[in-house]
Amino acid sequence: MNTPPSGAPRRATISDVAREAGTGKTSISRYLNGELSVLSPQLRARIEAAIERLDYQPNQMARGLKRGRNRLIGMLVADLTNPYSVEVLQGVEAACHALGYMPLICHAANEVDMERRFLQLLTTYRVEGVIVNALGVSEETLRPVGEGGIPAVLVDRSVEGLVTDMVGLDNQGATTLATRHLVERGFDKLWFVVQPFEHISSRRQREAAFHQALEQYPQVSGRTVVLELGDADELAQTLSALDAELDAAIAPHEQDAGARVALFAANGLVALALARHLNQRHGADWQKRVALLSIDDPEWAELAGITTIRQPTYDIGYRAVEFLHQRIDGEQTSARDCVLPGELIERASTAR
Amino acid sequence: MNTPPSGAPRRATISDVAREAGTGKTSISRYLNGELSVLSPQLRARIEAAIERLDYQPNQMARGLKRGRNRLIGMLVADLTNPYSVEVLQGVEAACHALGYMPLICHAANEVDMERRFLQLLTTYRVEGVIVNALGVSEETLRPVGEGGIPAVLVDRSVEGLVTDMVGLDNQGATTLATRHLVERGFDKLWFVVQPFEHISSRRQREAAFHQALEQYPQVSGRTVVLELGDADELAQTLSALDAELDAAIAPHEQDAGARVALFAANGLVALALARHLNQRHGADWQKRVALLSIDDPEWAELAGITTIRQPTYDIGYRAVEFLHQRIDGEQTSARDCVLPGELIERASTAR
DNA sequence: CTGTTAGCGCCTTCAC
DNA sequence: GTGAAGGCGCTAACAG
Repeated sequence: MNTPPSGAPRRATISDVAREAGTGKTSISRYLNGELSVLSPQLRARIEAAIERLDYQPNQMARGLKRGRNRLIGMLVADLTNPYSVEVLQGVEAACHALGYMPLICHAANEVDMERRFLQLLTTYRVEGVIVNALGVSEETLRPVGEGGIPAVLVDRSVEGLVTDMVGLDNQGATTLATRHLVERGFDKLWFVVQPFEHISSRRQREAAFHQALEQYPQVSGRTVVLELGDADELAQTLSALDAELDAAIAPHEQDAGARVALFAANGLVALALARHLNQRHGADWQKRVALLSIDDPEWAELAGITTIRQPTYDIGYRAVEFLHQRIDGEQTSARDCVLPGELIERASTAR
Repeated sequence: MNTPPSGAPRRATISDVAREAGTGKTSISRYLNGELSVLSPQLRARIEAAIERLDYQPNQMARGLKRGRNRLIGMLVADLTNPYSVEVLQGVEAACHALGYMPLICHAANEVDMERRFLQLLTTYRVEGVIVNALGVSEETLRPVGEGGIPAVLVDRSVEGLVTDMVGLDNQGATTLATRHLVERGFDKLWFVVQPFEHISSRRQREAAFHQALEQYPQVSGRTVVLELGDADELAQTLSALDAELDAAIAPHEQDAGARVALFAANGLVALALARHLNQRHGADWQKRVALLSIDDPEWAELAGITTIRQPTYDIGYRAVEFLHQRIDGEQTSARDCVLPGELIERASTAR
């Protein structure tokens, strides 16, 4: 039993307006679609008055049904609590505004079945395209999208088996930039700290670029440390092991002599976890004891005084929509990658 | 000229499925709506097969048009960069999920005309209700909403002239709690720092409660400081004036004697601005020199070691949707206020 | 149990 | 210039 919502009053329809203006629906439709030149000034005035009187607002759903397009695009975000996502979103919104789209924002909250359900939902609402910041577990959940499905463009990470546009950070360049910075600042033991999501392409690319960059500096050693942020126990365990190593690496030399260790966080979430821990262990001025650099430049980074690589988040979002727009219009068929450069923001934590 | 998007292929319709299954549209519709008991097993099997073969997905727009309701609700957020909003959003999403709604998230980005445009847009998409975290400039821009318009419930702040449900923090209780905490910790000079938005009800309530709470403690002095976050110059100026006063207040006595000043930030954004400045001026261990307490408990608060009042953000969002749901069903007509308690999280910055 | 029919609100030929 | 008629994809009475 499906009764219309009783909360809101019934809205005026195009027929109501036509009757009120003493004309046919066609003229109203023409008025709405800006075909003003075809209407006599008098009729036009009557229509305007009727619309005003009835507080008429055309029903987008009905228009969409008829036209076959509704100007809706979906924006599927893996994790809104990540400042990166919110920043990208701002670019997306700006571009949508400029191109006349309405973005439907869907938040998967890091849950794979949420991601699938939202994709399904967006499909049934017949959005014209989707921008996907995927969890990236597998292309299977992304089946409704891409070739043969809804036009899509990926943000930050690609998904295996899904060939379509992708826009994100130049991971290779950014990681190289950061690594070189650390080496130049005299650190000779670099620990690249990542989350255990090997299926996320950006995560993999950054790690690979890190090790590749190090090949240039034989005197510098580097290793990867995996941090499981989801599991508190495991996290604590890894962190204390890391503490021990850090102490051992630093101890024999004191201050400016010997091995100088730097932590390189693969993203802002990792950096926050590290910062929290270090802050707790060494006190508020931990940055002076332990060097930390991070990809992503969240608000607290300045507060904590850590060096970062800032991503061109706004541009990433904006470009993603532009790409999608072209796909929707069928102007684009082959898959493109768009990688944008990051910017190094140097702060106290790596100034030695 | 409105051509359908050329990017995506045409999707199967209910008629296609009917033809494929060798039956009428009605049976398909019945199947879709779960009236399974009315279908013979054979027909049902044929329908299932046809749907599978055609990868059919019912068009929600068309269903909505016919039924008069589309299960869409709008969520208008004033500022997504405020962690508070994202947290509330998570509650909203959970409740929507539970009640079968799809939230359309709209981000006004602190711009009044964005707010108006989104409200207009939500109206034309015939959402069944809206949850509004308003900029709150005036009820005028919120006209399409509330009495006579779309069912609405307000979050965090009420809007003058708009009588409808409102759910948010118990500002009175939270502010009193915080004030008492500061007094008990021995601070006798409290500065309540706010943004200059006097039209935002929560901002006003907090300030009023602060001064009211202080009446209980004649030995403690309190004043309001207004911080203009938007204007860098003005901000810098206010902050340096504040520095001077802070120095003067603390100077004559040293450490634990005499006047002890505490900063009370009315929200997380103010706290961040203060923290940034203090950090810059006094170094990473500024918390030991200047006491700071904030309403809102953003992620960096722990890092900075500041005492906070954590809002029940998730519950606020969840309750808001429940209220809205009742309104949509017409079960509720009078306006209700729902205020939820905050929780004091004590950290280093006020431990003396 | 199943199919036919008439719209939901709007746009779009096609006539007048 | 203007309007009537048909249909977008779906649901909801009605019949059978």
